[in-house]
Amino acid sequence: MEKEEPEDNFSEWYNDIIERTGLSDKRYPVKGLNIWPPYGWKLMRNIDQMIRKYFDSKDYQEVNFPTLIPESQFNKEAEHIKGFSNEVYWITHGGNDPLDEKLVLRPTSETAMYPIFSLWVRSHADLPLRIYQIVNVFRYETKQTRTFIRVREIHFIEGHTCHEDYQSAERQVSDDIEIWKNIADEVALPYIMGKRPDWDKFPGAHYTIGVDTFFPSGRSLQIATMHHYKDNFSKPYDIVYTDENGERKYAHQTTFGISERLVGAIVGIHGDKKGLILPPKVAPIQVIIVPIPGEGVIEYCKKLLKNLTEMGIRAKLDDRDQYTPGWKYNDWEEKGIPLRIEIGLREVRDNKVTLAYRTGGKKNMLIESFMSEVQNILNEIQEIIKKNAKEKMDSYIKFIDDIEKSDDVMPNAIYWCGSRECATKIEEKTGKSILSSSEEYGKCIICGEKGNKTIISKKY
RNA sequence: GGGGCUGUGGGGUAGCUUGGUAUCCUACGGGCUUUGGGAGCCUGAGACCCCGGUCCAAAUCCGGGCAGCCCCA
Repeated sequence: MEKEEPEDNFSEWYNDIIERTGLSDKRYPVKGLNIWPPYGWKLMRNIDQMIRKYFDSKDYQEVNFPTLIPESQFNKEAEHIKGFSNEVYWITHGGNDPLDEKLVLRPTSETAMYPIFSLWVRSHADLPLRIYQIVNVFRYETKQTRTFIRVREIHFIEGHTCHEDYQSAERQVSDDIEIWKNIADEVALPYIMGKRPDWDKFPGAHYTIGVDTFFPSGRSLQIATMHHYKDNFSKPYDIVYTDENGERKYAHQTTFGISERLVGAIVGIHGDKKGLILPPKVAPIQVIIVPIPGEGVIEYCKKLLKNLTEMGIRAKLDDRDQYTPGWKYNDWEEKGIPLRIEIGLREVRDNKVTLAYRTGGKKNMLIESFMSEVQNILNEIQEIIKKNAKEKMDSYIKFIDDIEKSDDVMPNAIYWCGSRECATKIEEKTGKSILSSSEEYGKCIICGEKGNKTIISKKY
């Protein structure tokens, strides 16, 4: 049965493939709350683990703060409250009794952490403070929920830091960008990155850097953000330290957020008409071995599996006897396994393996050469996936020099002077939003003044 | 936030207009035969989203809720 390409009807393809492959089960009877079944959760946990590695390498330390925040503590930074008040869940009762003070289910953890940061940070010797946590947060989002992309319980990775001054916080943002580049590399996702316009920054932030990627539907998805808070939060939350000269100063802060949207992006951007394509670096199973029954085949496969496993490769032998090899090929292709090994009598006889790349193509080689090459082969597949995704993204973004030419749903590159007035005109005419700008200059598409190269798109 | 469409075994569906016995495909359990690109036969189990209303009788009609999908902001 031939299925459609992701491009044909993206929404339908996306919903279908997520359910079929067991990445998410959305039959849970509460809107926007989905179940992580084993396969999806394994993928998410591999990503978490990879992210931990990069946070740790930049001297972040992992912590875990409570899920509930007292109302008074939540209500200290005016912009922040204004930004989130419409989308927080409130806990009002304990058993049958109304609570003296209502509790918020964290929509993000600034207001849970910062009163404690105020205790932790005493002197310049306590700085910089860099912590992160991987937790679920809750946001009472718009009614149009979508698996991994707009959900009400979000698997969230949040880094929070405190620094002595503006510049050191800014250096942290650069560090976070470096961390991000590594993460993006491991999930093979292309992206654009840059400062959000002032009116689109995170509630309470001094500035926000947004990272966006693009789906085959042409819509963009924000998959990471870094914020410089300046002292906007340290003032209301009293995060103060004593500097070398004995002076009391407010800390400058940053945050860095990533979420399960990464999984949504992997699904939507790498997938094809056969199903998922998972980057080897995070795939729950990197190599699947499919036996074609015959004398000595299973023994051969088991030995191969053992050798691969000992090398640290996530391999699996599909020895289910109720399915034919052909059925298994399709099954594992749909699930996105990067590399398949087919073993039958011919391979056993000749001491060979037959390889099928999820990115296309089959190969036959001696088992010894395969064992020494397998890591390179997985890296090669990772690179192919990355390259394909980048080429696709670049092909979506069309440069235009006349706003009237923004006549479809796909993103555009334009020049924009940076003014609110011109942005409003652009957004009204196209229905697309300003994402971020880069250091490339031309005439603003609206007013003709000097402008930066800017990407606009419809957003998820 | 506004609007539209839709809820039938695990998944996909027929039936709904015109109220009365719930169809088929797929997946699942057991058995036999098979296995180099989604095998075949036999057999078994499994469903009308929830609450209320109309009616002798509701999957079907009406109201509300919940959920999913789509369009617009």
